[in-house]
Amino acid sequence: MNPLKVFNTLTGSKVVFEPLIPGQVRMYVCGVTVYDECHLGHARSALVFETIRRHLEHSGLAVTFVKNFTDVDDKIINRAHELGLPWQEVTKKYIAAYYRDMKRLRIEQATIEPKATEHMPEITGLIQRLLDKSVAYQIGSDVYFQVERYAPYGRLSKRKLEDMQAGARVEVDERKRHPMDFALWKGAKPGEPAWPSPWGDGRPGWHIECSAMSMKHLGETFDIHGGGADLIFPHHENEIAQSCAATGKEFARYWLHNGFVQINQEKMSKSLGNFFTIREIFEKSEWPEEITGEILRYFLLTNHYRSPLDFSDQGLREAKYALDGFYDLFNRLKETAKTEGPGNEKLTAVIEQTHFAFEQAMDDDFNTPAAIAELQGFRSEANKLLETGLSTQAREQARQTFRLLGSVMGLFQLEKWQFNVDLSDIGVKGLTDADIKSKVEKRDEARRRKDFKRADEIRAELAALGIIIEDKTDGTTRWKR
RNA sequence: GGCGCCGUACCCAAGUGGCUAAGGGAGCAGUCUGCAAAACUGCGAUGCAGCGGUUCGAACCCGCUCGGCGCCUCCA
Repeated sequence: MNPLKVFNTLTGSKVVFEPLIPGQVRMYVCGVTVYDECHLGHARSALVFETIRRHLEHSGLAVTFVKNFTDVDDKIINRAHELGLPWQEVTKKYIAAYYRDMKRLRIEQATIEPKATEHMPEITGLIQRLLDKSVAYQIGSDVYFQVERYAPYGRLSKRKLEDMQAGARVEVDERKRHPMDFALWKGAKPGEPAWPSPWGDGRPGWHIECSAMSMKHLGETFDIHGGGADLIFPHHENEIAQSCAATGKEFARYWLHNGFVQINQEKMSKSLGNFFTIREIFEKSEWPEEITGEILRYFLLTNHYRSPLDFSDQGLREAKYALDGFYDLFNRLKETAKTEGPGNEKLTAVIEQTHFAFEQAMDDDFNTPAAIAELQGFRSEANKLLETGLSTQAREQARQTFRLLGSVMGLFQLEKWQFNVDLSDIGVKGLTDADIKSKVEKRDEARRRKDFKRADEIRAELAALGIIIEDKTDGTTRWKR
């Protein structure tokens, strides 16, 4: 078996992955702050880490996957003001939106999906530990982490405290002992969400919740911590500082970060206004939900997770075409063979080879583009073998291989595919399968009579309804829509 | 100012020291077909932004230049 290698942001290099407890992986991923609709960048992050989890499981490891919701935060408070809603309604609304989007993308839930607001005792307990160790200090009802008390501060983002001071664009709170000190606890102003604490009513700072929740659900030292590349600093840097300072132990051992989704080479972000929400992509899609979900997954996974990915209509279209090719093959694999297949033996060898190369690609820092290339190679081989002849059983075996390897990326699980645009929503009446079958039979009959004019008329008629016809060599016809 | 990333054919995209630089899409030509479609076959970068250097050998390492981007502030 190949060793699994991952790119660890902490070391800045690809390293062999060895879980602390053999056979078990504990991973934590920073989820979303629930104050707005999720955009494609959130989808990418969720999909990437789901795929990582699936691959680990596919490799025989037992994975405990924790993904949090940040459900208390300044942005949520602001949003609640804007909408004139209680903040709890805002988080409720966007958690529901999140699950709706994840369902459309067929992204499975994590093992545990904790919320910050449900972990106040753990959060205040952790802050107290930091105060007890004198690495944090209190100013009024606020508590700050003192970065200078954690010597390795900056080891994840590879920067020095001195360098950051020089370029700090933030307005510095004069009461802080060091400009980079960050809030662990924020005293509440009237009307703000607040929980009791030894330092007064307030709410947690952004970073502490992830430390508290990951430690609670995974232990003080665990294997993988992930998130978007923009979380490296300050979020993850601060998580490391506060966690390691509190426990005196290593926190997460492997840090994995996904690259951004871009539009025209620029980061997709709220502030630039160049973002697409998952919701609007689905709503604007000309394909049914299942198909769109598959297209998006395929599109997102044809880039390596650490690289930036440029979103475009053309990219989606290409993903659709590529999937058309796969599902077209799957349809043909479903047809029964009349004869025994001379290609059966070869198929077994090709499957074995594909399996090996696929896993090798995934073991190399989750190289999904290379893994997909292997599947495309298999597709091409399967097409060739189909030409030489494959038994019904061998066809099913090939389909199962696509299903199995595809499952690592959540692809190829659909039983029905749509090749052509659905015209029913622009008023074109759809045909039932039986209608189509009868028309196809009429056409075949016309072809037998060599009445090609009539045959072509029927074909054109069906084409106008989005139905594609393919004549087989045995004189029968298959169709798809 | 500090730190870091990227630049591979018309497009997307692997490869990061050693056989002919994966794979897909598009294009062109052909096989098959009544015609199509699908599938298959062939063609397609003597070169990996540019220039130097290290090396027996570099897309891959080093330096410089050009172009693009990110983080340092909330951000997946």
